[in-house]
Amino acid sequence: MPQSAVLSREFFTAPALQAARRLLGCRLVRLDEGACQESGARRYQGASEVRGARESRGARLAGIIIETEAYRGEEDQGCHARAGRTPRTEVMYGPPGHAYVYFTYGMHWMLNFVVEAEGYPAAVLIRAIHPEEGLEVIASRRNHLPPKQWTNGPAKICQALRIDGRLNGVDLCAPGAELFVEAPLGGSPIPDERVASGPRVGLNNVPEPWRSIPWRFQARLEGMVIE
DNA sequence: AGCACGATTAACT
DNA sequence: GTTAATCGTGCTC
Repeated sequence: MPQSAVLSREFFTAPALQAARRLLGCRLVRLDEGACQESGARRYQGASEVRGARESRGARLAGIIIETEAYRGEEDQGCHARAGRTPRTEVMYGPPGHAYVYFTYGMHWMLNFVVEAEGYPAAVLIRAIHPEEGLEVIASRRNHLPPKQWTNGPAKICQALRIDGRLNGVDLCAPGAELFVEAPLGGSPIPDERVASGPRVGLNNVPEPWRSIPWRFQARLEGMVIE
C-alpha cells in the first residue's frame, strides 16, 4: 500500500473555487463501522484493534472525487448561507475541514466540505466519485444497479457510503476520522484539459448571476491511469 | 401554525 | 421529456 496523505486543514482553508478544483482527483474515504456485517469489503483496523482488541471494526469505502461545486458567502443566492447563520448553516460558519451534511427533498443527504476561513460561510459539494474500494458494499447499498449509477450524484454518494446527519460537523482532519480525503500521491492528478466547468446544478429558482456562474467542476477520468 | 420549496432520484410516458 | 416521493428549513401570518 502506498503512503496516503490526508488532506490538511490548510487545504480546506483555500478559497472555495480553488478547493473545489483541487479536490478533483482526490480520494474520498469513508471508514464505515456499520458495514462490518456486510460481505466483501476490506476491513480496516480500528483504533481499539491497534491497541490489541479482537475484531476489525468495519469497511473502508472510497472513491476518486470527479465532480464538485463551490458555494460561498451570504451574497451567493445559491448557497444555504444566504439565510445567514441558522441551526442548519452553523457548520458552514465554523472552521474549515469539517463535513457539512444536510437533508433535502424529504429523503436525500448531501455531503459538503466546509472551506475558507472560520466565520466566512463556504462549502464544496461533492457531486460524484469514481468508486474504488468497498465495491461490493457500494453495489449492495445501490441496489445492484450498473456501476455507472452507483455514485454519479450527490445523494447517491451518501447512500453508497452511508453518510447522513450523524456525520454533520465531523472533522475531516482529525486523527482517526471516519470520513476524510486523501491527496493523490503525485500532486494535482487531473490536468486542466480534463476538467470542465459550468453552472451549478439544481438552482432553477435562483437569481442571476448565481444561477449560471460556473462554479461546478467535472473531471474526466477516461483514459487516465489511476494509481 | 401554516406554507412553499428544495445543491435529488427513480420511475415513469 | 414529466412527475411522485417526502420532510426539514426558513419565511409569513
